[in-house]
Amino acid sequence: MSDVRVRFAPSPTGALHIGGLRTALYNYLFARRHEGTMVLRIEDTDQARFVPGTEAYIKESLAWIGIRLDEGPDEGGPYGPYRQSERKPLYRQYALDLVEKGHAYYAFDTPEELQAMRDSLTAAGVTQPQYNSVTRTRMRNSLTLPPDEVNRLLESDVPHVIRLKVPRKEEIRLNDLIRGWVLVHSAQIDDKVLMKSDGMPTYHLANVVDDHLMKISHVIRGEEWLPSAPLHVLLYRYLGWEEAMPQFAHLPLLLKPDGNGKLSKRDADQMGFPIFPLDWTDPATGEKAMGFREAGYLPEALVNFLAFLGWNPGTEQELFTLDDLVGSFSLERINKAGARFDIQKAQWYNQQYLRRKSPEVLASYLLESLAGEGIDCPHEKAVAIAGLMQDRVTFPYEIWEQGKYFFRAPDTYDEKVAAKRWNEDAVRVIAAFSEALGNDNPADAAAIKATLEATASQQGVNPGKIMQALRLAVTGTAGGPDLMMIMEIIGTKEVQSRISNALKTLKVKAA
RNA sequence: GCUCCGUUCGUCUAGGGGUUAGGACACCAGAUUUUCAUUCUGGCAACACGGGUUCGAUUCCCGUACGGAGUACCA
Repeated sequence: MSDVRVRFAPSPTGALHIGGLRTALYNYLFARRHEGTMVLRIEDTDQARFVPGTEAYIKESLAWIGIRLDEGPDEGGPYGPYRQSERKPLYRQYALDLVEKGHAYYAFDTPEELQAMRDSLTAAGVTQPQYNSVTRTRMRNSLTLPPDEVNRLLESDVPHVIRLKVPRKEEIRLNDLIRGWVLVHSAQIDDKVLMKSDGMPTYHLANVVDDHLMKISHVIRGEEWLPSAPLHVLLYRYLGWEEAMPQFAHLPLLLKPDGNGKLSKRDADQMGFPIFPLDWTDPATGEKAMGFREAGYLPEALVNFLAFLGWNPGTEQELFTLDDLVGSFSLERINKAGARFDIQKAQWYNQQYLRRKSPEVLASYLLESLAGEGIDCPHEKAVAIAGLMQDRVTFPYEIWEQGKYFFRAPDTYDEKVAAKRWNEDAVRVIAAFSEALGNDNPADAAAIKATLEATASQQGVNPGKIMQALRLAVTGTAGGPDLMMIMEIIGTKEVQSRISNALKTLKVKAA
């Protein structure tokens, strides 16, 4: 193990978004690439937004795409606990330390008072009304109140927060691994709340404290955090940890497939693709959302697709397994600009990986579909069908969807093909062919083909001329794998029955 | 509004002071397949704009436009 330690730190406020999954993936790839440690930390400091079940959902999602955790709530580890709610007692001392050093202060303002402050600033034409080095002098805090009044308030448990005392004029620099030097003036940063009145830390404090305590070496997170990164630098500095501060890498965002803005569940719903890795039912609303897994996406395809949304190896290789990615991944090759989410590319990856599965694995998908339909099927037959369908499908369930005729006689016929191909020659040859198949003789594709060719030539018709009509009679559709193989699999007796049915049902095209 | 970040084919991207600006997805066409799909071959298609710097800029710098994020006792 190297000293590379990264963490994925979601907050359990709902299903893990696909963008979050990519963040987790990049963290994981970086950790493995450098033989480092991958930590899962649950950032559940917001009790109001907590949604039960999400922690388990997150873990299952990570496991599904192959992310193995080294430390976390379940795995344990030397820096636990790994849920911030369980670390609650820990944070206050750091906030108090900051107060003592003069870098933070108590604030007793009520929500109403804060709102009044913002309103009056807005009315006075201030575009960015915030609690900062200027306005704090007019508020009720330990900077403005006499010390004994402050003590009295604290001792009588008056609700209060602890705020960071952001300096008035200071240039804050940070060297982001993806973006280079980022400069922000402290005047832009407000006096952020560090400890909430419910005794919980805010994200900023908890995050910095935990990253330090857990010896995180690289903070790899979404770009939405870039504006508050300078604040975090300030915290490291005032806590005396700047020397050991982790390196930052802010990832580009995932954008809507078309139009503007970042990818949302709404877009996904509208365009008919998932946005969550797994099926998810919102416990509050009961609203259900389909996951990539349930929609038929293979984890290796999703991983490959996600990895390439914002990163690429610099070669022309497109297909990368998780292990391949581990071997080539580097933060330097991550893009700066946001990436539009193109589901067609994801589908292409799915097709590629599906094609690389063994027929046995594909057969198990088919058997699963069949079980849902209440259809029994010998394993061997499923393997044969899967092999035939392998190059023709994008999703596992399509083996069943597109191959129903292996199990059920057609109840409708493609009208276009019927109109075009179901002619007198076809009817004559097909009827004769059915007869020539004999009584319940098992036959392989080659034998069936020979029978068909013999029958056709007897009737003086080129077999190619009637092939489509025969396919129509047997499958009801115009396309599909080799017809002889289909007939072998469904058996000659069934073929005869389907032909007889078609002869009765379909009308011969007028001459 | 303000701050920060960004901008190469429709999309994901490679590249980078002098290139026929490369690949992939999608799309179109041809070949193969008795069909459909696959596969193969080919095609369409991009450096946001304006100023600099330079012999030369898509590449470096500045501005503009456009896009994104942030601006909570949410993360």
